[in-house]
Amino acid sequence: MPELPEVQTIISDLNKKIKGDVVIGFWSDWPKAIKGKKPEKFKKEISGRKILAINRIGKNIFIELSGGKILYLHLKMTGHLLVKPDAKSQKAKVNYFIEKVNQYIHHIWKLKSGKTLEFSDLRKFGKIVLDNKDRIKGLPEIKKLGIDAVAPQFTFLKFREILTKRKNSPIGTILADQNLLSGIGNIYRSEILFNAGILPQKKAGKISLNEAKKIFLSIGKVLKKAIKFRGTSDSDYRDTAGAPGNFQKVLKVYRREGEKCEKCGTIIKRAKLGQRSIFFCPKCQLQNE
DNA sequence: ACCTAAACCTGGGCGC
DNA sequence: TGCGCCCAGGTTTAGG
Repeated sequence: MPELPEVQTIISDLNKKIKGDVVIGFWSDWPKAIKGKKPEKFKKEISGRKILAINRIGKNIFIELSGGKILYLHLKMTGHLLVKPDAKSQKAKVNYFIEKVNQYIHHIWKLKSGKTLEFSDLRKFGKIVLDNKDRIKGLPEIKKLGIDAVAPQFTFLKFREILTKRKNSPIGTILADQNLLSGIGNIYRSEILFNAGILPQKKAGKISLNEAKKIFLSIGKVLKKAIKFRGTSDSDYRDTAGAPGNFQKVLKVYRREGEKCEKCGTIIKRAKLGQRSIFFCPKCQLQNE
């Protein structure tokens, strides 16, 4: 489900809502999602720990706990994190959660405040790992992650290095490769390349300095705007209160195949890049040099 | 080292 | 209504 803007929205909310709270219980009906330990052991190990901070790299969520532990979560395609108010409080009577997301809750953390953190996951691809901080940071999938796409350390120089390293790959593939650059997925790679005016199929080796500059600026522009809009709810993404984002209202190409390009009126096309769809305007994104 | 296809799951939508 | 097929925000793994 979520790409960088959605995950950023989620972790900002979590820092406001559950930072400082204490985990006092855990329930799951899909233990397969919990890596490396049985749910009973997981429950025992997490209980009593205070939530110190919530961070992310790309689409990976890290909930820092007391005692040097990290709860590492990945939402994959359909994961949602919801924070629900104390069941006994007045607020709980408000039915925020009439939606589908509520039917697929497979893991629940009970907190001392009475709130619950709930992991909804229709397709059950989500991942949950609890371990010592250094062991989480040492996981192969974490170690090999590329730099976060909105990190200040992601400079134009770094972007050019990535392009040089993958001369023969289409730019659309590079943008969504988590091991080169982390956070961008299928929605934003299409939107970024439309913003930059570059065809997704263009090979990195054929991209000029000026074009690279345009793509680099579009990465920051599109992702930051999407964060401001609290993500894209094209399908079923919801924030921790169950509310949709707003970026779907301003999508230019993603899932707009057959519709007219807002800029030039040309019909938007869909193609395959790897196993995934990519959307583009064949006129606005035609080589400009 | 690199690329591709399948696998992990469930559900929506479409054509027949 | 129902069946079969394609599609879906992501990653991992197996095979060539």
